[in-house]
Amino acid sequence: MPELPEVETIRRGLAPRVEGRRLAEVEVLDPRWCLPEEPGPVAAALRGRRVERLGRQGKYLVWELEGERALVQHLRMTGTVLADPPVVPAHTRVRLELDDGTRIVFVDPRRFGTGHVLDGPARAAYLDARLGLEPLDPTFTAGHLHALARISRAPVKALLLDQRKIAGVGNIYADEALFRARIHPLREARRLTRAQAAGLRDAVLAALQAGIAAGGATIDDFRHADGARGAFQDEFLVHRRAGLPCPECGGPIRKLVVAGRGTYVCERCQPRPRRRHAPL
DNA sequence: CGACACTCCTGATGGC
DNA sequence: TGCCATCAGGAGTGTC
Repeated sequence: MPELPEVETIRRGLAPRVEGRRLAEVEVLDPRWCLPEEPGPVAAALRGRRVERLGRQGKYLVWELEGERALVQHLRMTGTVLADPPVVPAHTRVRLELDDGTRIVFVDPRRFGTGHVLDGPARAAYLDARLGLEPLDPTFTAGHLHALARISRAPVKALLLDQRKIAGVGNIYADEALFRARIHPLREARRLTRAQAAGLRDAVLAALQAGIAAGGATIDDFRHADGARGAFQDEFLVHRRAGLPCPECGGPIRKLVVAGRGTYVCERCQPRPRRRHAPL
């Protein structure tokens, strides 16, 4: 499932191939992709435009086109973007052809991925309404994270997964960051100390940077733009490692459900929060 | 406003 | 071996 490091990996692989090129042909094969807009008008709005920059915000891939127009794309669970695949893959939802003949496809078996054409300030308005702190920006400080945590009664994992608070962290990197910070995912966010918030900030950044350095995590569908697999799944410390020994203490990694997500934890390294005393 | 349940979707998985 | 029920989960929506 593409999270920030996976989307960033796609962006880095794709940017040199698309920036400065024109979208010579655009075909939207799955109407669900661009709902509530129709495939025809969406393709027409993209066709002929030059790609000025391929950007990323949170988990969104942002195609900045000439004329203040942007394609804001989200890959959700199973989306991938491939450049010049040897064959048109199954589950291809959109096809692009660039003015140098490069063929780009958006592939998405589960069809959760989306793409929206937004002009001018509508792009920033769309993203600002959905995305909070960008973890790779200098604005992602311990102080800002602590301020967010203090006003939330939710489990800290739910805070990390809330894109309107922190943009780009998904289920994999939330588990990895909480383990690195030695914080239990069920801990109430507002009960984090300042030092824990600082440690968590560093751990989120470290987990994301490790993911980017490894080219993202390929569990099933994710691929680089050239079709290569990521390697970060081989470096998971706890995620999807239930029953295996904790890399730190050797204790058993357990699987829980937190915020409705499969959640992996070493409860020796990440002590379960004490139940607060019931009121008398 | 926050927290939670429900929904979308389809390949993978497990039970019998 | 085949069939079916269940599961996975990011984000939008609806409800309290």
